[in-house]
Amino acid sequence: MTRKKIPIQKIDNTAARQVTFSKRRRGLFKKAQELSTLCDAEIALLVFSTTGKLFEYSSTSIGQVIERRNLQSEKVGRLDHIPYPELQLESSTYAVLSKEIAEKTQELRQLRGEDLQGLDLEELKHLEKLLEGGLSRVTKTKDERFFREISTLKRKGAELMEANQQLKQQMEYFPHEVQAVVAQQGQPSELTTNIRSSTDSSKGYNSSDISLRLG
Amino acid sequence: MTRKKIPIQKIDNTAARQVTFSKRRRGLFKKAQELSTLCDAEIALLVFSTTGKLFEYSSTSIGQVIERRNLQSEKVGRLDHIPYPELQLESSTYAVLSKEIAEKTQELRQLRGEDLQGLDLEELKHLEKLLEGGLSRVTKTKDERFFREISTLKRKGAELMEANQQLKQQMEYFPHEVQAVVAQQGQPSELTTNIRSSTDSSKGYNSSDISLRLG
DNA sequence: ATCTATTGATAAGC
DNA sequence: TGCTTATCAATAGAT
Repeated sequence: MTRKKIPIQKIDNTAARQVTFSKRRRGLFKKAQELSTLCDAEIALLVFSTTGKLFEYSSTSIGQVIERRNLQSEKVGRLDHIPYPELQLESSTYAVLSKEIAEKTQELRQLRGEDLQGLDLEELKHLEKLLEGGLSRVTKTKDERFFREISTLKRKGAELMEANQQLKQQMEYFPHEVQAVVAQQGQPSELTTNIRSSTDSSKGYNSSDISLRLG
Repeated sequence: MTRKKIPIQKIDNTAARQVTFSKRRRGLFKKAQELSTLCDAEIALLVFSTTGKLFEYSSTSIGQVIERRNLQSEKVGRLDHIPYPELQLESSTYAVLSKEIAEKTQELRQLRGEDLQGLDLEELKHLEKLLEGGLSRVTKTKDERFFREISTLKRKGAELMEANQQLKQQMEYFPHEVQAVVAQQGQPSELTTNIRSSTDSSKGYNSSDISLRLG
């Protein structure tokens, strides 16, 4: 495909073959990924070099693509044989479930604003209403949760500040010498431990959070 | 790669996407087979279209290539190792498909703003973004279609008015008596037929449409 | 690895 | 789906 056209047959020269392998392999992987992106296809590509080295690409996961293929070939294989009546049921079950998946997939795409060209004006209006409804509920839920989190933090902050206040007041009763000793200790004194315990028990909360979140 | 360079991102238009899928899929398979021949490589290529249809190519047999990969990945990391042909069928098929349906159903519910209590704040924000994106695309598509329909109707209306105008002018040349005779006839006269023919030729248009759609 | 002369692939349009 | 054509992309051979 370039300086000269080469016949599509095994390249004899080993060095040349390896160079070509590298170049074309890269090209092939690029094309595979482009196809997957452009057309939303699920792709798995496995390449073993002559030396046994494996190169692979997959739009999702190789395992997932292979699994999907197994399901498919299972279905097709069944239709070939149909040895027992219950297997017919199985393949129709497969068809029913597949159809349902395809429908839901399409519905999800349209909710994401894709594949809309098949819809008429009425259907578009309906879809828009659906999205507006969903969006408003989601936003409402999100905001409620925001507010709840904020008020929880505020409450915790207030509790902490009150605790700190009490601590300071109690500190007043000690002479400076005692305070200095307490400050030198690695472990908090019994007094401060007791005071802190009333706030530390609140789930998932710690003092470093507070300084960050209290504005 | 041709008349115009296209960006590598999902093609929105379904028809164009399918055409591209066909073309590029063929190209990809050709390249895969060329690489396999030129460099004596063992290749397996699986492609699922959006609609779920499977296309596959393999230099030897898909099963063999996948088998070989499983051996390899066992040696290496044992990441997504899927035991190939393994006929662990009906039950797992059903389970896999059912699981997929359940997931999509749940996703659809959440897009409709239902079943949100399981989501955390980040997930809610993500869902909200998704809905905003979908809604804006749907609204855009809907509005474009609205505008297109409106301009089509306006154009048709303008054509009709012009035709009417011409008809009136030509009527001026006839004495009232002739006009009265023409009006009494069930069939239009040759004259009016000729005049009407210049407007009736416009595709999908007829006079009953006009009276309804012109405000 | 880089450079290009060529061939190959393919986006649009029918 | 298939064909055509104008362009863009891939790559064989050379360095």
